[in-house]
Amino acid sequence: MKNGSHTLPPFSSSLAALGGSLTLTSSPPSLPLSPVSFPPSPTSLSPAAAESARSSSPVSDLAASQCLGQGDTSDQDDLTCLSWLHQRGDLLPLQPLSKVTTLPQRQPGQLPPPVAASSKPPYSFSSLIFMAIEDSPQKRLPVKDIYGWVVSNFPYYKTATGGWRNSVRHNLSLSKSFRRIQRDKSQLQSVGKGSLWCVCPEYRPALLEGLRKTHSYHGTSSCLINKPALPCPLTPDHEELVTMEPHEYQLHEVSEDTEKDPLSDSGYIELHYYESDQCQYLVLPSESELDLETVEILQLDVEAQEAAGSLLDL
DNA sequence: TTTGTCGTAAACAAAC
DNA sequence: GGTTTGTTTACGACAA
Repeated sequence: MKNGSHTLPPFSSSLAALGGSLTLTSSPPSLPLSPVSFPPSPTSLSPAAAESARSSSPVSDLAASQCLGQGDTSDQDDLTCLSWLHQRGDLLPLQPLSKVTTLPQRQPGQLPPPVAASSKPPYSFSSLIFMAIEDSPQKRLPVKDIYGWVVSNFPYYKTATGGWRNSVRHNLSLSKSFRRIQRDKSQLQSVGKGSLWCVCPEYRPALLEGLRKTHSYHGTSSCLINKPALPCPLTPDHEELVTMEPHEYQLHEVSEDTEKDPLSDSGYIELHYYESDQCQYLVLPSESELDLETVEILQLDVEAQEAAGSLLDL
């Protein structure tokens, strides 16, 4: 990593899920994906996960309607929104995971090694803004909250001079990837100055790609975001995918299997994420025979699929 | 060398 | 009036 190690921000789930997908990016093509179909047995779920699974709401139209700036119902059918992924990930908040490429095995009770968190993150400001917005429940943030997210997740910016804030605003204004929304004065979130900012859906793939490249460049030969304490089913070089046994990995469910996946209709492939310790697993339907590269394309190109699906529905 | 991207600084106006 | 927000311009570093 160019700038040393960083503590990965405690992405909420959608980004963590993105991270999970990012771990696949350097995979060689045409790798057989071991079908991993299970739900983990209830006994293998952590109490938190079990509670989360019980209390989580299904993928809501509301979430879909909230992602694109306009909260009206006209956006409800816009499935390019990743809120559903965000929501399902909320079933189990993920812990900040070390992004170091080597994660020493710790003895029980041993404190984790200090992480050099004060070095400058490798992410561009566009990526930072993107992550901040995507990590927000409403998928929209005022500038002030973007600052707050950056500062709280990247300690480097706590002590950095104020110029970076200018850069954030500069990026928001200049980049086509972000859209300014007038605050709805009736909303509680609208208290404050300025507008809200959201991610333009048509530029989300590019932003994802930017993030992916950052991870590919700065975190090679590792599971990047979710480096496991246990051997990761995805080997560091992604040369194979080990069939996972629930009793072997004490899986914590991240996504609720009973949820209706908005992408499961119209032949879409349903993706599930499971977390085992510090590693997330992408779980495909047992009948799927996809190489990892295809999975990546599927994930990065969800919007294209959605567009195609919408056309087919006409 | 050219081009595009990114980060940074600065100036300015408008809104709060 | 001070602060924050948003826009714009300019410049340098860097990589392709």
